[in-house]
Amino acid sequence: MEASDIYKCIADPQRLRIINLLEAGPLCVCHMQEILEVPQVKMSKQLSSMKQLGLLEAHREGTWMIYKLVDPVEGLITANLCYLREAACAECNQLQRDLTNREKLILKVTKIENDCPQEICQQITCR
Amino acid sequence: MEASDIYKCIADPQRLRIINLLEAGPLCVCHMQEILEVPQVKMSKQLSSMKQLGLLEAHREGTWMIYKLVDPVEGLITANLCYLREAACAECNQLQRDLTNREKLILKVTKIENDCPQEICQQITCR
DNA sequence: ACAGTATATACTTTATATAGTATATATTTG
DNA sequence: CAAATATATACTATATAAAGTATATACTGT
Repeated sequence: MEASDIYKCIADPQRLRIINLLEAGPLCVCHMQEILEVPQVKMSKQLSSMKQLGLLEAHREGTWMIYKLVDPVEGLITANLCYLREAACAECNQLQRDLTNREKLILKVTKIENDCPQEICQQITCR
Repeated sequence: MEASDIYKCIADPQRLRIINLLEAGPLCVCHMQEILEVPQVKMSKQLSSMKQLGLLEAHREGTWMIYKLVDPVEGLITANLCYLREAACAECNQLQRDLTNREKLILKVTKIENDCPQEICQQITCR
């Protein structure tokens, strides 16, 4: 994977937000959809392009598809997330808010609905 | 300037190479053209887009236009260059080679031809 | 004023990426 | 096996970016 591929990927704010979320732990499509407030098609297509690029991997659990960053995470990704989470710009603030919303959502689906993949429910405190 | 603008910019290998060169010191268009081996139009258009974005600034010296990174350089740019210069990928190696070629070129135009803007000639050892 | 050099711009063509709508697939549950 | 849910894909439309060719501008030296 060349650096330019990674930059092309994170040059899209929505894709950057996805990576930011997944860096905190795996999530299924519908949850990312809810946090980022995007239509299902768009989410699915973005995830699939990032998977094809080799940044993400996915596995099925029932009807859910659970996505996560590949391990080990690309160093360039880590370095940039690390920088952006500290920085002050509209996009950077959004990344922080997304992480908060992620925790809220996991808490909600775990406690109230109880219909969430184990793998995801169990990482409430994760970060 | 948003992060995504910067990523869009450096997602193009050629533009990344330009930034890498300029981080070592100002250069005029023809010299970058020679180092990167690209047609004049392309170089000029890329520089102009980066200037418009607010990453570069330029001033005229005779018939030359001298470009440099704005001061202070965007932190995100610095962080990424720093990372890439250490990293191992085709693009990263190219960045190293470009810096070497930059020094060679400056040495050449300074010593032999003697038709190079002062500002540039005098930075042979710069880095 | 003219020729030469360095750089920029306008315009056209071509490629690439994004968005939207509809439909398909996979899995679970009754 | 039908209905419901979650996700993916095909196809089309639209926007954005890149590349190429020709021409323009700005400056220098004669």
